[in-house]
Amino acid sequence: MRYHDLDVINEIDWGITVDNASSKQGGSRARLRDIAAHAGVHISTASRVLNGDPRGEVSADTTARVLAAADTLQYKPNSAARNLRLRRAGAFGLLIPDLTHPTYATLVRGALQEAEGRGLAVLITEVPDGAAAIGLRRLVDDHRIDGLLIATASDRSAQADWFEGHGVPTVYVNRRAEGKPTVTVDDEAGAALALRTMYDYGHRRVGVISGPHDVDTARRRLDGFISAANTLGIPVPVESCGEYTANGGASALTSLMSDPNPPTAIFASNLMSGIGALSRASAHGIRIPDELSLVVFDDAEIADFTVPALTRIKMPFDELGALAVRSLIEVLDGRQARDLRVETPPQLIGGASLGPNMNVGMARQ
Amino acid sequence: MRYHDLDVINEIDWGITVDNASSKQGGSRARLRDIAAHAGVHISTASRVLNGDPRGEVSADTTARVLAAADTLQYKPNSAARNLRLRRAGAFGLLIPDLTHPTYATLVRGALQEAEGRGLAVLITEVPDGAAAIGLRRLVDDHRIDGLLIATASDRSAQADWFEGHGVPTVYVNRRAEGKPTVTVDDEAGAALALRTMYDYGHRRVGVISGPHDVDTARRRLDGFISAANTLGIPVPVESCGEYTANGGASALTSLMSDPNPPTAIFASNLMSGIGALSRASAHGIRIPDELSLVVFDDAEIADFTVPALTRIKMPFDELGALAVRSLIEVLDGRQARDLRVETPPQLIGGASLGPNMNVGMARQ
DNA sequence: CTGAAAGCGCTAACAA
DNA sequence: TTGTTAGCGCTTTCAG
Repeated sequence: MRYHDLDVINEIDWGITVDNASSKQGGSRARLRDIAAHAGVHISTASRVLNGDPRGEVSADTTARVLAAADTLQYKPNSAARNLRLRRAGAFGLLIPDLTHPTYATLVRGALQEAEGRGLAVLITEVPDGAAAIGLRRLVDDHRIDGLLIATASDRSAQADWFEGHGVPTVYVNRRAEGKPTVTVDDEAGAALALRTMYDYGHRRVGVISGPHDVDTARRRLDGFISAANTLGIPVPVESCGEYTANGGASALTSLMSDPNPPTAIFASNLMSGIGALSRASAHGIRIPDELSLVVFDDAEIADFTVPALTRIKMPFDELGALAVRSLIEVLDGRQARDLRVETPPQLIGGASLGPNMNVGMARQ
Repeated sequence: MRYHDLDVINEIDWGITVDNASSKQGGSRARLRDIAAHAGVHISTASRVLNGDPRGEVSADTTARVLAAADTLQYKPNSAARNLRLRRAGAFGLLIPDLTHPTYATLVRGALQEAEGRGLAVLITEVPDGAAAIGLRRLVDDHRIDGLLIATASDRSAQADWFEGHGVPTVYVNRRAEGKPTVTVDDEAGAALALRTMYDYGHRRVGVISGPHDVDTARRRLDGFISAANTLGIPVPVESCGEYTANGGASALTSLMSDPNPPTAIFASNLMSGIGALSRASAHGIRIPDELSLVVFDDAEIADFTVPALTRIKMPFDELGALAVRSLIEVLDGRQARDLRVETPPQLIGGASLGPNMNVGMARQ
């Protein structure tokens, strides 16, 4: 009797009036059978033309009639029936650690748009790092998803094994994973851009607030930053590792700046770290950018409204989400697409937290 | 041949080995038929016990056998089949204007959790205010959702009419709507709490940055704020209306502070407005909280890391999302639940942007 | 109290 | 080129 357990939609008029479904509001419930009847063909023929006949050609005449009927009756296939027959769900799961984080929200947005364009649904599940993905397991158990996009930061955890054990096709998003299909942005290039920009502003003694070393993106950003420093022949950046949180960034800033010979510019390899670092700099009375420059990895609307506005590296996370969907489709198609990368280059967004190195005397180190 | 159009999951072993599904990894594909066989009963009997028999009682003995079989074989119903038979989707649509906005993200989180606990899926669709909800229409057309949660800020638009015309059961979230089921938080109480807190700090001349007057929450927050001022017998707050964006908040702050006799405390009725206002105050050289106090409606992690940290009113948006799901279930059950409100009271989160009124001489106005 | 049978709406062999 | 048939996995009358 209740929706949760039983059929409830019987409020809606399911009785089909074959001919005027388009004019009836609340209608549009034409089934394949109806359009077949309307076109004067068998239901299977109708199915064939609507699906783009696989082998046998359908005559132009009947094709036209069926199409016209489908159009008139506003035919829309019932996905439950279709999916049941096709033994699939027509949906992907997307696992992210934190919905409120602008980066993940952007990634979700990209995935949603790409999937929508292909008639696929995306079932988002938020699972904090370290927590068990109960809800997602249920989606698998219920046959509600055909595959899974895993976008959690930390390295493959026990929950990933569960999905693997259950044969769920999986693509790892925003991180590499041994022997699994992955999609990433060019973290190294983003970090390198940050360093080069600092260099152009005259900074030679630079620091980096990195993330946990078991987080793949953290490693790659750090690598890119250090490599770029090596390339330009400036001293190895001092590093302080913190959680990818505002508090982590704040502590790391304190740590870096307590050096007797502190950096003149710091790269925060994560948005929240950067915000935390900025806040802490203010608490220390460090003027930005006069005494210290700050560049952060990643972008969000709020970064324009911190004081000062953050200079930042924008990465194409929306495209990453879209690519992830395409990649999973490939996997489901049996192709082995692995280690894809979004080619769109990182973008420097000018704020006011990066300024010229005032300490010119030391610039030549 | 391709996933998007055809069956692809045939990589997976669909052949059932009735007895050892539990031990086979990648298995757990037991169907109802299998557990019926295992329990030595007819498939319909198995269905009855698993669904909690509607009328006819099932003997304790068979019930036990079926349950045991289901447990052994790790039976999980196929939702596509179930939904097809039940003529429903087992999923809700959730329409929000902006995924990256922390408030909506929190709302989504609440909805997701509530739905998960009930075995329902939530299909999130992001539709910027004023845009057409193409993707969502498709979900309806494809019979992928049983109902819709609309959480866009602006008043009912053309797209809402489309869904209504198509008989999609709808609940409006975070706003009132004429004659439709709605769920809201106590915006008035939140705004009133802001005002009373300012009052307690000695402020008498207060201002409010409100939102567009065609946005329901903006109206209610403004009402709550003004009513509270009336109750306490202080002058009517000066209002500046802005978009619910950082830029809107910034302009509104400039406008309020250009008054010859400016307020000593300002209430920003939206998080982004508050962030914009804070930024602009800094640009004007207005020291917060020494020269001007600021309280913002709504909460987010970053508010702790602005400079100074924002004093703010936290509203239970996660509970709002959960309530929305429950409300839609009610509607689908035929009950007419309307204008529900989350009872959890607003919460004051102390930051550093609210301070005592230094302008004591004027406090008694 | 349980079995038999029909069918949700759709697709895909196999025939004709 | 098109029609016939079977069936995806499940629920639910209707008999017995």
